[in-house]
This record gives sequence, C-alpha cells and structure tokens, in this order.
Amino acid sequence: MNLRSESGYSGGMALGKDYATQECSIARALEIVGERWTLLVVRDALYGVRRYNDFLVHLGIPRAVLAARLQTLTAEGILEKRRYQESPPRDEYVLTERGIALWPTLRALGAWGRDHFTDVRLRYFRHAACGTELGPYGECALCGTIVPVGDVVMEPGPGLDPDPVDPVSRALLKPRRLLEPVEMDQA
Amino acid sequence: MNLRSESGYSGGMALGKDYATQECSIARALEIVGERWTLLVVRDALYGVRRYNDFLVHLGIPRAVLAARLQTLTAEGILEKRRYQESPPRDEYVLTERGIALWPTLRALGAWGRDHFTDVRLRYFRHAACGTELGPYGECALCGTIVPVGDVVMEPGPGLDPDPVDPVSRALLKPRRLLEPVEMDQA
DNA sequence: CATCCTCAGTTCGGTCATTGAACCTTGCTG
DNA sequence: CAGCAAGGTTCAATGACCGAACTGAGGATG
Repeated sequence: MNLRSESGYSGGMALGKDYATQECSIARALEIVGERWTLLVVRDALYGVRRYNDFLVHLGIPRAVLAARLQTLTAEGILEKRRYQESPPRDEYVLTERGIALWPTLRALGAWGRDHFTDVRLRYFRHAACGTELGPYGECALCGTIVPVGDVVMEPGPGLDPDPVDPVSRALLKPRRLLEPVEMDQA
Repeated sequence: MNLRSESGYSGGMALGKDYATQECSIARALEIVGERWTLLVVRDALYGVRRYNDFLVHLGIPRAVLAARLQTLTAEGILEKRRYQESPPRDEYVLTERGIALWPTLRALGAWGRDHFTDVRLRYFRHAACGTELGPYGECALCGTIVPVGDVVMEPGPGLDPDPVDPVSRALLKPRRLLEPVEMDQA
C-alpha cells in the first residue's frame, strides 16, 4: 500500500471507492464528497435545507441514495444529525464547521459552471452588509474581505423558474441568508 | 441546452447522468466534471500531464474510463487534443482556458481535504514571484493578488513518498510550475 | 378504537457505470 | 520481418444507482 505509515488513515477505510494510488488532498477530498449527489446535498444544506424530506423533494434523489449520503456525510463529520423535536421524534441534518468549509469549493464550482455553461443568471450571491455581489472566491470586492458564509445573501436571478412545484424550491425563491433554515409555507 | 421549459426537459441532453430537476450552476458543473476520475484528470492536466499513457500510470485509472473521460472533457472544451508529432502520429491533451478555469475549484477542494483529512503536508503551492505559499483561494497574501495558474510553483511536502514507482510521480517531485509539461527521465 | 397520515427510512429487481484483463491497430526500429 | 510502444476497443463481472413498493413509529382524525 502506498500510504504514509505515520499518516492519519488508520486502517478502517469505510468506502470501497477510494483512489488508491493517489497521494493528494484533492483525491482525499473526492473520496469523501466525490460521489454522485454528495455535493448537491451539501449545497442544499448551505441553502438551509435540513430535513430528509426536503432534501428528497428538492433534489429528486432516490431515497436509498439520500439515506446513504446523509449517513456518510454524518460519519465524516460534515453533517450533524440532531433531534429537533421529541414527539414525534424528528432529526435534522445540520452542517458542521467542516461542512461549512466546503463553501469556497462550491462557490468556485458554481462560478465556473455559471461562466461556462449557463446563459441566464440563476442566482445572485451578495454580501449582506453592503449588497455587493460576491466575486468568484466568495469575496466582497467592495469591502475587500472574504465574506463569512452566514453573511451571504442568496437571491433569485432571471433564469430561475418563478413558480416551481416543490415547496423547497418555492421557499428558496425569497432572498435569504445561507445557512438560515428554510421554512415551508404551510399552504 | 438543457434549460427547463415549463414542460421540463425536451429531449436533446447528451449525457444520461444529469441532475434533471436542478436549476443550479453547481449541478450544471457537476454534470460535466462530477463523474468519478474526471477532476483528477483535470488536476493531472494542471500538473502538466498531457499524454494518455502518463494519465494512465499516474492515476491508475482503467483504460476504458480514461478514454471516455478524455473524450468528454475534449467535447466539453476543457481539454484540447493536439498533434505533437507526426511520425508516429501522437496527440496530447492540453487544458483550454475553460479547463484552466477549474483551478480555483481544485485549489479550494484540495485545501479543504488538506485541512480536514490529512495530517502531513503533501505539496506546497507558492507564488513563483515571491515564494509565498498560496492561500486557500490561490491568492498570494504578500502580493495581495490572485496568482495566475502559470505563476504557481508546486513543491513536494514531507508527506509525499520520496521514491514512487511510476515515472510521472517521480517527475512531479521536482519543484515545477503548474501547466509546465512533465518530462520523463528516460532512465 | 380503527383508520389515516407523515416522516424517515429499508428492500428489491432492473439498469447503468466502472473495473481489470485481454485484444487490436498504427507506425516505427532493429 | 519481428518486436515494441502508444493509444486505444472489447468483454464479462462487479458494484452503484434507479424507481417503486414496503415498513414502522408516532401522532391526528372520526
């Protein structure tokens, strides 16, 4: 095997899908968040989605796959499962620091996709304090700082369907801060 | 183009692996670079790998998968296939602007993996002009600028195997600029 | 008390992607 | 002409993913 002896990574590698020969932190990261759907789950979590059912309807992901991803993300310390009511007992999945730290990656990936493969703006991300649209790294050009995730406001752009069917997409149409839990209209 | 009309999804989509219901540039990006191995191919291309065989031995990827990924990346305008000698005719795959634009994403992903899942430094990335190590977004703290990809120098860190078997890994042990083509020792 | 509903999963058969090994082709090189 | 290297393709087996159906806990309804 090619792993550093002294390196973290004590035997128990859970996933069978590692990139065996790679000594690289990118490969390491992809072993964890590189599976299908995983980064979209994290994205939704940043957008404030927290409940199994909300992920389900918003992503259109197979139930079994969602369960597996939530499991893995929790095991890797990216999400934390926590009880938010006792009767009936219900849990929600909330991003940890480690999960929130994926924001720059998602931001960069989204900016790339937008610049190269989209012709209508779908969403804007702005610095809450000053309203300036974020640069490609999540920085505020005006303030000259990296904007903390909680100070990012997300707004719909012209390319976004103004009347989506699922309630989560509908809730995400209002301007809102990242990480702020989505509240469904109980219409 | 796969943008939704309200009917949802007229036929043309090339890939079978799209995230159908998502209106999101992150999802769009992941449809293209989200498959297994794809981002590692791009990473290698940034490191200067250009030839089929070099990708093959460095990644340990199945031949068929590599061929498929190179094909897709070329079709999406991320790599460009170009003839570098006529006899025998040989082609190499070089990053386009669009491919180079993935550097911030890979940088952010690598920084995340390093910070959260690695305990030994594998590589350092520095601003060639001043030697300062890059920040998480590929910026130089000293110069206060985003460092262009071609001005990034990559150096081995203490966690890297000092004597790897495959010649590509060996070539990547020397400090080198990103995008600079790897030259094999013909030992 | 019986029924229905919601949430959060699990199970299952079918399909699609990935894998490793073997094979093929082109054009040198000895 | 034999052998070899680069750059693939083909194939059978395995694993991941898919949608639909089912389960189970715990109210809410009548």
